[in-house]
Amino acid sequence: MNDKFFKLDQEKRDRIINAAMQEFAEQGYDKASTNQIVKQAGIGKGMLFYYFDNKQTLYHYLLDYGLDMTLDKLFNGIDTSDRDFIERMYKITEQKLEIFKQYPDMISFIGTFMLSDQSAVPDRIVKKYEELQKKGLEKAYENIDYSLFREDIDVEKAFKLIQWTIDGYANELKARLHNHKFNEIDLDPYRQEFYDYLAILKRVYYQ
Amino acid sequence: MNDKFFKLDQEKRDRIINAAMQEFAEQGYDKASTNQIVKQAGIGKGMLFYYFDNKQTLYHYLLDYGLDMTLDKLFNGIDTSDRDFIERMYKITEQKLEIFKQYPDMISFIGTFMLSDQSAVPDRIVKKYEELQKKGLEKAYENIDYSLFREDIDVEKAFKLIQWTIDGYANELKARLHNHKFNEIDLDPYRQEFYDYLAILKRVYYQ
DNA sequence: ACACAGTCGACCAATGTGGTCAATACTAAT
DNA sequence: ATTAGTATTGACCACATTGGTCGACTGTGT
Repeated sequence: MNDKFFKLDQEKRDRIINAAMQEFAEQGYDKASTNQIVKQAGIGKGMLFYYFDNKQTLYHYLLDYGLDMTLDKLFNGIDTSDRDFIERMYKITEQKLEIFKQYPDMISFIGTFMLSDQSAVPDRIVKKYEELQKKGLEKAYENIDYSLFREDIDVEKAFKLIQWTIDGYANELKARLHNHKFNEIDLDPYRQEFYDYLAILKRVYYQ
Repeated sequence: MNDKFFKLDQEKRDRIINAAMQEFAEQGYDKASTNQIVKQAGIGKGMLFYYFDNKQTLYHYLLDYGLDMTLDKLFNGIDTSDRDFIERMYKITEQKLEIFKQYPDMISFIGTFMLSDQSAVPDRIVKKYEELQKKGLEKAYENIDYSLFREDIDVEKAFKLIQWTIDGYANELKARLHNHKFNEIDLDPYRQEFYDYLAILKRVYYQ
């Protein structure tokens, strides 16, 4: 890991980060190709190994960076004073979108890491990941007003149902916009559509 | 494609089919490795190319077989006389489970094909796939009793919400059982859990 | 003119690829 | 026991790709 990497202008740095995260997210660590990364990032092969000692160093850097960013932007940006669960989920989704704008593959990169074998990464990173999980649970469920929900359903189960629903919408949207360049899209109509769905969720799960 | 393949005992044939479907589903056509397939299937390299002319023939055979099977087992097994949408979804899920028992990766194999570039496969297969889509829509939405739903929500949107929810449950279950051998699992508790969730969905979306 | 950081991509040994085929193991009939 | 024929294997092939190196080149500031 070479300090010179931090001295790059952000545009180039992000291009490298995004290319690498996309490759690792899609292929997993072993099958990810550094050739593909440099091609996608538009840099020479030499530069990648000038900035990073080797493939593993790059991977660990991306994990560190991604976990930090998720912790900061995703969860520290959530205030737990609003006790409405669905609003809480809405805000988390909005924060994910913010991250997505700058690093389109970070969420899925971290996501695939969560499912992967973590025995091969340094303790430091595993620790950071566990901290993230803990914080995530806190931010998602802490100080939620149970009395908003209908009394004839199990609220814990409703949490799950609502989260699955929102994830489902996110997945569909991702598939629908798969071919488009992200910055060419006006997101407001989708934000509206999303909020319409949330309104239904409130109507059916709340009393 | 060699007729000898059909003369194999079903256990061995299914082992090959499953190994290949898993590899193609996980890696995509290009990156899928025939070495990995024969290793997973427990056969010698030569046999694969004795049964199938080449990698592409194998892939096309799996598509044909998978699409046929999905069409038959998944959709032809659904009767549209029960007009309850959630029950309909339950039955489709049960059918998926049946397929999963024999071919654990068929659903995701077909699923990744749906998202992939289909320009490189024969017309015959694309046709079959389009027929499957058409049939799927029919079987899922035909003759549904709209009056079961609450009057204060858009029923079409409710369809989507319910489907996302069920997919979310299926995904979670898949992740939860990822390490287990499928035939060692008693599925009844999960079936019960699933039905509990569906009961909530009925309570909140129906009137 | 010089120094020097930044950048590239041809190149390397090693590994993996789809596919072949001579050599076996197995089966059944004589 | 011999034969014929089929089922099966894995070493092997030419070729592509891998992670990583390094000498050559560019651009900038002095």
